[in-house]
Amino acid sequence: MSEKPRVSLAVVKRLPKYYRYLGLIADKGIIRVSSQELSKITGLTASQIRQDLNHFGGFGQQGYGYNVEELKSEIEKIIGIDKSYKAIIVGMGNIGQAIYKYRGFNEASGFKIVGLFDKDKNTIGRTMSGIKVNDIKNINKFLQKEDVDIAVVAVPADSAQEVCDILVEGNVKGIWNFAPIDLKLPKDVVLENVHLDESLFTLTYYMNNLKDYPGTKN
Amino acid sequence: MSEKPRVSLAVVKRLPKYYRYLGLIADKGIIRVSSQELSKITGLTASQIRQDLNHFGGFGQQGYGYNVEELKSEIEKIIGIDKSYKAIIVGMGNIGQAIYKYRGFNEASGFKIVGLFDKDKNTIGRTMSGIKVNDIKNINKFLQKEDVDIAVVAVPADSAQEVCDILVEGNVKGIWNFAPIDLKLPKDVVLENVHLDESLFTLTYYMNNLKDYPGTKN
DNA sequence: TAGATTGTTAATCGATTAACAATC
DNA sequence: TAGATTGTTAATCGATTAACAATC
Repeated sequence: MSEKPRVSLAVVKRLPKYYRYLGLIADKGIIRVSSQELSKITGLTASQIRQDLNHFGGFGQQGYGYNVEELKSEIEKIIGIDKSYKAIIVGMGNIGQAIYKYRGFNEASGFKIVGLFDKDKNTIGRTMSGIKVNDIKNINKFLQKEDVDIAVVAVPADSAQEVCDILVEGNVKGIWNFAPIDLKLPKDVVLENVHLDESLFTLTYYMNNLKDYPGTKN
Repeated sequence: MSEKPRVSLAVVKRLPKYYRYLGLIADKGIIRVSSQELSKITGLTASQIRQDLNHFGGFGQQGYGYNVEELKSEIEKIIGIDKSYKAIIVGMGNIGQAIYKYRGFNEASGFKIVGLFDKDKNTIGRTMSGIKVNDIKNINKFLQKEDVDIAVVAVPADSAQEVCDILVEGNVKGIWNFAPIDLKLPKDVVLENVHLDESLFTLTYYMNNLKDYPGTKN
């Protein structure tokens, strides 16, 4: 009855990095890679890389290393990029529009954008690359008809919580939040924040406190 | 001759959060706040809050707590938001444009955007809210005339390093990078990454591995 | 003064690194 | 077989939490 310890946030945040580098070396036609070689290109320690990967299974082989394609495909599955996701974007301001056009967030990458929503009368009804922007008031009805996995929240901070409550009600499973606020969500709805303000302030902090700057450990 | 230990990344990443909440409670007209009250609204422990703040000085008072305005203004100085910064944006695609229009990154917030650059012939020469988009080839010359503190890098991954080398040469002090790549910079040029791909993959990981999801600890 | 709450030290917890036996 | 490199345990390091004396 012993339960596995949960995989820590630190490990999870490194997975996309592994995936990115494996893509790069796969593109070079490289077949095998050792933790030591991965260490050199990623800047992480070989020990940490082996430790991380072993949370998910023994993908390597003693004396050989890891098969690049195989490891890449395993990580793909672990991250869940092998699946496809239906998404909507709420708030079609600067950020919302940028995410809509963002290359990493389209059907080719497994994310199908099925709805766009905004509050502004001038934006509602406009067609953006084939999708008509819907009134934010209709999200509710929309979610009853359509099974949406992910909602991008790109509305102002003061309406973000309200929007999320509706999204949760509509059975959205993950929220990619760009509003500068800490949202309250039930624990089975996954939240991932992109807090641009915090990122920018981290930059200015280190510009003013170079002595604390750890180099690129972040 | 004992040197202070550097302030850890974990602490630095929490400072903007303190600043944000202090702004909110200051707006409510609240005068004083205890670490316990801050704990309740931020979700961090009171112990951690006191520990964090004491890296920078004893801003509180026993039996009283912290003066909201004073603490806010101290953190402002620590983060460096009291200063003003000259910035350029390199790459005027979706992300570059969104950042240009982003409310948190304009003169009112202390960031003066003095130049926009792109590689694309159709974009160069266009005027965006008063600034003409310049050819990326001219960054070099531009930086010789103008003292730029921060450069936003929003070009494709495969040209990001090349662009950064020019920025470093031109004495830029901080780089806010949106390209999905780990840049190599001298250690006195501060790098802050916004890796949207990694953020999105963290979201899908937890959607597929709810058992590991720590709630909103990130 | 009595109560409240900080600043700070000590204890705990968790993540990273080192080491090495297992094994391809 | 000999060499290489993993998987995994143990040691170290660092960050968080608990506790409490200092003090407003």
